[in-house]
This record gives sequence, structure tokens and C-alpha cells, in this order.
Amino acid sequence: MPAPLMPREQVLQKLISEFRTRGYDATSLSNIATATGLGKSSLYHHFPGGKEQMAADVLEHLRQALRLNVFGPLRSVTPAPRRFDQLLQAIDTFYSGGKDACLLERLCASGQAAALRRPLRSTFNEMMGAFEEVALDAKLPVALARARAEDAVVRIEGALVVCAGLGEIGPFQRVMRSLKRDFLRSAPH
Amino acid sequence: MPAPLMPREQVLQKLISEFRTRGYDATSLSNIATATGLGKSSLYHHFPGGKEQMAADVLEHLRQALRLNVFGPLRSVTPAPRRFDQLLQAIDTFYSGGKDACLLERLCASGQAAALRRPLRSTFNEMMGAFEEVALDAKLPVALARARAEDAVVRIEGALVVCAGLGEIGPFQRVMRSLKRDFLRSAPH
DNA sequence: GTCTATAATAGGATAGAC
DNA sequence: GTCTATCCTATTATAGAC
Repeated sequence: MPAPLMPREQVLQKLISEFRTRGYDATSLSNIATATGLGKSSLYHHFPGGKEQMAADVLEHLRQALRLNVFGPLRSVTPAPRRFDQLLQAIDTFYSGGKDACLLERLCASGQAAALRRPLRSTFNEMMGAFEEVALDAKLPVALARARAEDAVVRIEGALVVCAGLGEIGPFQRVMRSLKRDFLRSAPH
Repeated sequence: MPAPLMPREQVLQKLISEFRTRGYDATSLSNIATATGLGKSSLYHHFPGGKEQMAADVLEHLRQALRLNVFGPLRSVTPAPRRFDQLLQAIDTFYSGGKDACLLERLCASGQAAALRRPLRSTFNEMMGAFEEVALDAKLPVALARARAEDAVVRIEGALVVCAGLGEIGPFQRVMRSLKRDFLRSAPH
């Protein structure tokens, strides 16, 4: 029983990276084998359900990572404006300033979208929930907080798509700046 | 030499429809054969370059369709506000009110993204250009017109992604309403 | 837990008749 | 311009040794 070449955590990271750059359907097991340095049989040891399960596990792992690294700052006792900056900073890092695509979007655009309906839905909801929570903490009225949270996620996802299409990171950076400036404003947007 | 079962225009429509719903990489030639009612060999007659060429041709065709049906209203002599409403209406129809995905986004998320770099880039630019043109016509300052145009496309693309993820059309509809209300406003957003 | 095979299938693509 | 039949390759997936 040889020792693991790579901890599961790291395998999942590689999977996410592959899916984000190539897209889910365009990523073959051979691609994954190369990226991880593992043979196909080893991959089936980790993911008995094959590629389909990789998608599901990777999505679940992403949710945990988001809770830990991105939505985490929200639970602290730091005042809302400071926490919001941390949230934006984490998101900026997460997407490499607009260079990397969103895994959720890649999975939505894949043949697995139907099978991943529920986890996709709740991950998007969690993401919007995180923004809404900070907005509420900053004393924004509930309706406004909810609307702004949805708009923030919409803009982030859209900026990543447009950046991917243009091959530029400008749109993402401008969205981030705009959010930083206006998201918590109590005045009309 | 049998008569064509389906005009090329219609074949391209079916292709677009397949790619939008299943994603490019998840759509097989068999899927396409079924959807069009054509055999694989017939498909290769129309697209000698195979699936790769289908993506390229479909993208080029979309550009034409956008110019004709979506950006078309811009060239008319109708006053800017009226033309903007027409633009939004065309976009709403084009995406079936948020139910259908964006082909551009699907192609960006596919294995063909690299090969389609240029046409993808210029189609996005054309899309933003259309918005910018109406904004300029409504006497918005150039910098503001450009910023709002980018933001409009970002929001539309993002809303479609979020709608796909949630399985709801609410976000898209709210983006459309928001654009209709604020896009041409000369005051600070 | 990883490997080297190998199976089984599906995918993209072509040939040639009509 | 379409069809049937076929080819080739890549892909997912499995078996079994270590």
C-alpha cells in the first residue's frame, strides 16, 4: 500500500484548476492524470464515480473553501466596512484579479449542469447571502441589501465572462472598484 | 443531388440552440445529427472543418444576427430613449427573458475558446459598442457612456450565468429593469 | 494507493454510392 | 446534398499485480 503521492485536498485543487481553465467537458482524464501526476486507476480510487463524481466533489470542496476563505471574514467582530473590504480582497485573490474563470460558471456551462442543479443553486445562494449579510450589518434596509447582494454576484460573474471573452482583466477590476465604492452606501445607488 | 432538407440558416439556428443548452463540448455530432435531422456526412458537407468549424461559423452567424436584430435599431433615426428600449427588448427576446444561456459565454467556457479568441473578443466589443453608441446619442459624456456600456454587458452576462445557476429568471429581469431605468440617466448612477 | 495493462465505447471524421 | 458503412482515435472505465 504505497503512500499517497498527493493529499486529496491537493488533488481537488488541481481538478478545480483544470476545470476552470479548460472547462469541465474539455478536460479529459488524461489531462487530469498529467496535472496531478496520478494514473487513471489512482483517480478512480479517489473518485469511484469517475469524472461525474469529480465534478460533484470539486463543487462541494469549493463551497467549503468559500466558507473558509471568502465568507469567513463575515463572522468576525470586525465592523462591516472593514469586513466588506476583506470579502472583496478574498474574491479578488480567488479569481486572480480577473484572470481566472469561475468554476460555478464553468459547471453551469457543462454537460453536468443538470446533475449539479442543487449544489450549484445553493452555492450561488450562499454567495449572495454573504454579501447580503454584510450589507445588513451596515444597516442597509433588507430589500436594498438583498438587491445589492444579487447585483454584486451578477456583476462579478459577468465581469469574469467578459474578461474571458476579451482577454483583459479591466472589466473585473472596474467592477471590484465600483463595489468597493458603492456597495455599502446608504444613499440611492 | 437531393434537395436540401434544411436551409443553412436553419441548420445554424439548430447548432446555436444545441450549443447554448448543452454547451459546446457536451454537444456531440450525434446530438447535432438528431437535432437537425441530417446525417453526419451531410453535416460535413456543410461544415468541412467539422465541429471546430461549426463553432466558428455559428459565432460568425450570431454576429450577423446581432447586427441585424439587436444592434440594428441603433442606426435608425428614432430618438435615443426609444431606440434604447428597442435594444433592451431585442436582448430580452434573444435570451428568452433569461431562460436561455449566452452562446458567447458557452464558447468562452469551451475547449474552443483559444481558437475563437478574436471573434469572441470583437463580438463582445461590438456588443458594448452598441450600448455606448446609444449612450453617446443621449448626450452622455464619452467616459460615462463607455463605462455604462461595459457595465450593461457585464450585468447581462452575469445575470444569465446566475439565472442558469439558480434556475430562476429573476436576476435577469431585474437587470433589465435596472438598465431600462438608469442606463440613460445623466445624473450620477 | 499506485501502477500497467486492457477493455468497451463513443466521438470525430472519411469514402463512396446515389 | 444526403445516405450507409466504416475507420481511427481518444475517452471513460475496469482488472489485477504490487
